[in-house]
Parts: sequence; structure tokens; C-alpha cells
Amino acid sequence: MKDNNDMPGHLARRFQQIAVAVFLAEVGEAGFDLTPVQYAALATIKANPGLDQVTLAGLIAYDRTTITGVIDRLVQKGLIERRASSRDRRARELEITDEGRRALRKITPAVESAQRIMLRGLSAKEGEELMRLLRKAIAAGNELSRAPLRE
Amino acid sequence: MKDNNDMPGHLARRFQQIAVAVFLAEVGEAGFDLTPVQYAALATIKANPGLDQVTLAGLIAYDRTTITGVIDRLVQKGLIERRASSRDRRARELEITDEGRRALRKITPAVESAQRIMLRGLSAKEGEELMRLLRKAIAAGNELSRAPLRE
DNA sequence: CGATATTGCTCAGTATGCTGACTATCAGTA
DNA sequence: TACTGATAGTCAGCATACTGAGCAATATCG
Repeated sequence: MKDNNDMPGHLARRFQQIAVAVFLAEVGEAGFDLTPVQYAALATIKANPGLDQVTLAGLIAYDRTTITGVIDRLVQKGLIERRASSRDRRARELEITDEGRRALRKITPAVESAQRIMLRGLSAKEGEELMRLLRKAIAAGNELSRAPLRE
Repeated sequence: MKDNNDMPGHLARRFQQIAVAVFLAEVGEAGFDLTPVQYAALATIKANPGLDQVTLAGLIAYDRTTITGVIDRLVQKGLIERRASSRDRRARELEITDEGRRALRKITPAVESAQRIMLRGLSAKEGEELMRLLRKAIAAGNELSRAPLRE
């Protein structure tokens, strides 16, 4: 019988598991308590001031029901602000705070270090190739999850 | 600024997200309600009759606290049995039931189909290369997560 | 203009996955 | 044998992720 541990789905889960652990360890050592998801949201809000939650979700491929809690926690930590949109009273506009900007700046080195660590078993060329193949597979499967990437 | 969507950690999360969605869709279409985690546990229990929870966790790289709930649900569904070990009264021996065996047999085609679908954007050679690189990166990072693989 | 559809967001419920703590048991050793 | 440490399992708590439902507001179209 084929080894279950050697199927693409299992490798995907395992790589993600290690990636999250490395991220949390690096960021934690830098003195911050931020998850990968929270970091991605924070960075995207900074790069797109005033965006609404659905747009944010699309930009980083989160489910819209997941984003609610993530934003709650970022607001709780004082890193972003959520306020009602004037143009569309259903929507909330998201804005990074000064404290959020400071945190993002200080965390960035730890995040970059984490990316290196999770690829440490590969040569630079292999790392590039892995990323290329992941991008390609992801692009082909984008519509298969409930939370596809939206440009 | 570097695109956050293009970092290894984000690609890992995204690929895993798609892999799970594809798995659930395929298995669901086959008429079963089983998660990737539950499937891996079930298949491993079948291949290693009478194993205990910690060993199972090590074989598929789950956290031991996660396994408790997974096993609860497999028992609930009647696919496995959990009973006290006679040699070690702390441990529980896990055994697949006849119904579990039947389910596993019927689900297998859907699982294999799912693996193909999640690689559908890649050529056969690229798929192999992706898996090789993932295996290599995972092997190097095995000890970095709380739930490493144990042979 | 008014009925209908769509959209932005939230919530309840379920399932991973983790940290940290706890109990019961076992193993090794003084 | 009593002490000490390690191990198997569980639990509470928190943070993703998803399904499906629902509410309020907006868009669309006859």
C-alpha cells in the first residue's frame, strides 16, 4: 500500500504545520505575539489604507467569516482601527494605527528570518523552484477553496 | 515592498487550504463525511492494529492533544474502537472496525482523485518535483513543530 | 418606484492545532 | 521499597478555517 505520509495533501499539511511553528517562534523571540494570519492582515491593511473586510479577505485568501475574528483581535491589540464606511453603511473601513505601523516595522526581520528557516533544508535554487511550483499549483486550484485570492 | 502573498509561509497556507477543500469535496461526493485528518488516522490504525495514541500521533505528525478529539469522532462514527491496554493501563489500544474497513476501501478512490486534483496545474514531472522538495524541506524542519513525525 | 437579487458583515456550530496544566501510571534508581 | 522522573492521556483555553444561516444595506431591473 502507498504510504499515506507521502501524498501531496499530507505534505501540504506538514509543511504548513512547520511554517506556522517557525513563524510563531521567530516572532515570539522578537517579543511579539502575532500569528501569521494577523501579520498578513496587518501588512495588507497598511498597504491598502481604508479597505473593507471583504476586499482584505480576497487579497490574502481568507474566508470572510474568519476575518471577523482576526480583525477583532488586531483591534483589541490596538494595531488597527475599524470604522463604518461613509459610502456604504454595510462596510467597515480598516486603517492601521501608529502602533500597528511600529509593530510591523519591528516584526519584519523576524518574519523574513522565519521564511528562511522553513526552507533551510533546500538550496537557494531549490527554494525558488519550490515556490514556483507552489504558486503554479495554487493558481490552478485557486477557485477550489471557499476563500480564493482576488486581485 | 515585497509581496506578502509571495512568501513561503503564505504559499504553504494557501496550498494546504486548497488541498483540504479538494479532499472534502471529493470525499463528500463519494458520500462520506471524513476529514483529511480523520482519514489519515483511520488508515494508520488499519495498518498498525492495536497501536496507542501517542504512537499514532507520531506516525502522522499530529499533536497528542489534537488526536484525542479526532479519535473521539472516529469512535463516534463507529469506524474504530478504543480500549484500555492490558500491558499499560495508561495507554489505549486502537483498532479499526469492520465498518471502518469498509469506509476506508470505498473512500480510497476519492482520496486518490483528490491528490491528482490538487496538483492539476502541474505536469507529472513538476508534481514529482514539488513533492520531492516538500519532503526535503519537511525533513529538515521536522523537529521545529510540536508534533514531529516519529517513525 | 418597487420587488428582487446581491453584497458586507456577523453569528452559531464544528473541526483542526496549539500551549500549558493536570492525573494516573510506569520505569529507573538510591 | 520509596523517591524521582518520564510517559499516556485528557482538559481548558485560544486561534484559525469552514458551513450555513441571518440581518441590514445597496444594486438592479421590470
